[in-house]
Amino acid sequence: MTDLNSLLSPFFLNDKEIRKVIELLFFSYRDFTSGPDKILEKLNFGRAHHRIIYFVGKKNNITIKDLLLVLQITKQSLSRVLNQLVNEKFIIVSTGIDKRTKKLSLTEKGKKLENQLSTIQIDKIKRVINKYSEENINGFKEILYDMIETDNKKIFQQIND
Amino acid sequence: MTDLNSLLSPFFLNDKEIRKVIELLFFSYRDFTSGPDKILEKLNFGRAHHRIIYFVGKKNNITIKDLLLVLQITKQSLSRVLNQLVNEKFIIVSTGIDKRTKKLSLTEKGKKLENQLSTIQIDKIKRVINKYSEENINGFKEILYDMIETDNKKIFQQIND
DNA sequence: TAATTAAGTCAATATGACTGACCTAAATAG
DNA sequence: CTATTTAGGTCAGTCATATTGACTTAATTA
Repeated sequence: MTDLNSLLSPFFLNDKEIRKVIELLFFSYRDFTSGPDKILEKLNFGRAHHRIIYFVGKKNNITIKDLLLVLQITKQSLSRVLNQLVNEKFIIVSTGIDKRTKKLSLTEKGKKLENQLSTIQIDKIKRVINKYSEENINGFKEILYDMIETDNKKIFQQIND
Repeated sequence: MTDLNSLLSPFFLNDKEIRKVIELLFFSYRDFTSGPDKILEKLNFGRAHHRIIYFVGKKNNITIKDLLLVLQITKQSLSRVLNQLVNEKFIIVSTGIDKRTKKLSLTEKGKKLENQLSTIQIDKIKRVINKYSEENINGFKEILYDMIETDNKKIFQQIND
């Protein structure tokens, strides 16, 4: 079955080549997160803290509800990590017009950390994609985008509106 | 600073666009692993089990040492998960020519699960990249490859020798 | 023979996630 | 204006994945 598919599929679409893509995703994603991880470790923070800082930085005054929508974790999970960030003054909380809601934003300290973490990843991506054509880079982004599930595509669009 | 960079950089290289790439990687990777996760959950397994099954399937008769090299976790971490897979007969262990080493391979039961899990991810990738040119797909793979750290590039090559 | 290597184990700990139950306060719908 | 829904919080218990550190055994190699 696999043999027949290999014969019928173009080289870049046979199972063996597709498996390489699985591995490339695994290896590249791991190395992509390892840079920030080292800085976070010194602050006794983890990847969860990074994600919160990233998305609060991205969407200033984001509510808890919307942050949960992006992160797709439970509020109990968010709670511990977010409270640490608030207690240590990386994030500041204010009340929304709808007084049930809370708005999260980065403090100066938080912005500084956000910048430090993002710079590592931004520089890495820049270094890599510099070598490629606009055509290739757009293809890269489009393929990644297509790999996102429909509902999450909407969330991606929302945070980039 | 960022403003100036934005003006000087081509559109696809400015920080705002690079941040989208960060998000695309986050969202796509999460959705990429979510399919197998659902199947693993029924077996009371996690992503760690998946990775072991994947790489043992990829490199038949891999030793513990080499598996640790690929996974980059401690042997104590590997131990618990691997023992579960061995106890539940997804993986079989034999002794190497060097009698200090152990060789891991998938049982029929293990191959079946490996296939079930990989098929989800292979099909997803196929569905997505079908729409793209060979040029774009090769670009996609090359960019991912370039994002891997030097030492890990070697490991990627080793498992694909 | 001594040193190194491969593998395993015991113990303690951290992080990030979960479910379930329950609460308060504010907004909104009937 | 009451009833319901929504946003957020909290307590308790659990699980999965990972860590460090210390130590052991057996086999290989220098």
